[in-house]
Formats: sequence, C-alpha cells, structure tokens
Amino acid sequence: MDMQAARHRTTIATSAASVAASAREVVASHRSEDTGELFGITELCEAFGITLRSIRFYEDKGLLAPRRVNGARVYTRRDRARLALILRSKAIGATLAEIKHFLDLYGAHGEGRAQQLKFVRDRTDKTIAALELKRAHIDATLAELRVINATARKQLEGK
Amino acid sequence: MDMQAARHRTTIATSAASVAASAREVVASHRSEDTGELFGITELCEAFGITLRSIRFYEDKGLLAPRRVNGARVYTRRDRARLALILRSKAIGATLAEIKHFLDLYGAHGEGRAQQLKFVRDRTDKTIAALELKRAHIDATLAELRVINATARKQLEGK
DNA sequence: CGCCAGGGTGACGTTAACGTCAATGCGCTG
DNA sequence: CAGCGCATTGACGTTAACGTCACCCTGGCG
Repeated sequence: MDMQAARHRTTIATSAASVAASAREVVASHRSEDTGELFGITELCEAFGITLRSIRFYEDKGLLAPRRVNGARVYTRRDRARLALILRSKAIGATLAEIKHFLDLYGAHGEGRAQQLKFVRDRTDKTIAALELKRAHIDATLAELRVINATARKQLEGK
Repeated sequence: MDMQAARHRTTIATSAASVAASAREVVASHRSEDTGELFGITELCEAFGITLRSIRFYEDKGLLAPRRVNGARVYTRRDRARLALILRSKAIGATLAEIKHFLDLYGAHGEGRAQQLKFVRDRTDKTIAALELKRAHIDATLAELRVINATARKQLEGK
C-alpha cells in the first residue's frame, strides 16, 4: 500500500540529475540565436498535434513572433522550443496570459540590470511556489485515487 | 543547486503515511450519512472563499445535490467534503465535467457488482496516469524555473 | 496563361465557468 | 402587517481559447 505509492513515485520521477541537465539545456536554448533549421507552420502543427488556428492565436497573444518570408511564417528552433514550453504549460493548467510571463522569464534572465534581475528572481519565486502548491494538490488527489483503486482491486480479487 | 531542489521536495511532500491516512479519511467520509452539522450556502461560500453563483453552478452541473428546506439549500458535512474536492480538483486544472467523474468514483466504490468495480478500477487507473503525467510536466517546469532563479541570484550576489 | 494548393486575414460562432441583474419568495421582527 | 434580509430562479453578459467560414494572395506547374 505504501510500497505501491513508492513505486509510482520512482517510475515517474526521472533521475534528478538528468532533469536538471535537460532543464539547463532548455533554458540555454533560449539564449542562442539559431538560424539553422527552419520550420513551416503546418510542420509544427503536425509535429505537436495542434491546429494552425492555435499557433496563429498564440502569435496574436504575443507568445510567438516568427519571422516572415513573403508574409508566411517561418519558425526557428528557438520558436519551436517556445511552442513546446507553451504546450507543456497549458498541460499543467496555465492560461495563455500566465504562459506569456513564463516565456518572458525564459527570455530575459541574464541581461544584467539589477532591477531586472530582482524582478526575475521574485517572479520565479512566486511561480515556483504556485507550482509546488499545485503539485501538492495533485499528490493528495493521487493518494486518494490510489486508495479507491486498491479497494476496488481487493474486492475484485477476493470475489 | 541540487540540494535546493531536494529541500523543496521535502518541504512540500508531507510524509507519505499522513497523506495516505488523510486520503482514507476523505474517502471514508464519503460513505457515511451524517446529519450532524448542517451548513447554509453563504456559510460555505465564506468558508471556501467562493461565490454563491459558483456553488449553484456546480449544482446545476450535477456536482452537488444538497437537501432543500423551504427551497433553501442545506449542506451536510459530506456535501462540504465534496465541495472541497471540487475546489481542489479545479486547482489542478480539471474541468467540471472531469470533476464529476472524480466524484462518481468517490461515491460508487464498494457497491460490489463486478462490472461496477472494474469500471472504477479502470477509471482510476486512467485518471492516476493522467495526473502523474501532469505532475511530471510540473516537475520539469519547476526544474527549469529553478535554474533561472538560481542564475538570477548568482548574478545579484556576484555583483 | 489558367489554375490550384498552401498560407494569410478578418469576422463570427462556440464552450466553459462563471458574473450581474431583476423579479420573486420565505421567515422574522417591530 | 409592513419591512428587512437572505435565498432562489431566470435571463443575459463576459472572458478565454479556440473552431469555422469566407475571402484574398502568391508561387509553381502544365
């Protein structure tokens, strides 16, 4: 009963080291101006399983700003990474407005001015706290669901 | 940097034992027909910091079904617990329709028919998997935000 | 040159989750 | 009984996040 929960924990939580590494990678990718690979809008749609309308909508809301070639949108790998962040943030229940703040943080850290840095620090503090709370909610709900699940299984076995 | 993450982990994650205990408590409370304490709608609103309209809306959607006394809604402690579940589920980004399924699970486990039990088991399996995925998303986002946060702090200190 | 596929730009429709407003009812109090 | 306050109901307004539709432009191909 407790071991079950523990097993779930370990299966989900990827090793802390690898997570931190990929995190640094993602963050770093947001500071490099790459012009290597370029993507079209339909390409991104199919890659992420979303619609044209969504991508354009995110752009209207200021979450994306791809370059234009003859009016057509052209996305860099950095744009692609931003889109991935958007979708992941949406998956955890953030609104597009909140996601815009997220993205500002990804972009604007390291520019150096103290005022700016304090802002980034404080915003990340708050966002981190909010996410930790949400995580706690999820853990509590998971615990309850596991109790229900285990009960159902026992009844089915015993019968 | 890694210890920071670890500290955060421990501060958030309440002991596994206590979580499991409170989970069982919540689940159990959903099987007792208590008529002891009763609450009015405004009472619940103030207690949970929500509006009258919200509670009535949840009722319209079939998430709550309080008794009526002269037309006025009267809530038992069980109704109160349901409301708490609703709000927590909302906090983790679930829609009211999804929450309705949650609540059905809380109510209907233990009634015994095998068909029913299998349904409960499968639904909880899926819901648990979905929540674990969401939790993984949150963990990834947290890892990245901590990198940004740490970077900002270093810059501020070194300066 | 005609034409079509692929992309772009409004404009309007839609769903979820409420907010707001007006009209009404019920019970108590002076 | 009149008035007050709390509740209920119904109708309509609102915001976010798109879907859908209609129409336009442009590049390439036969």
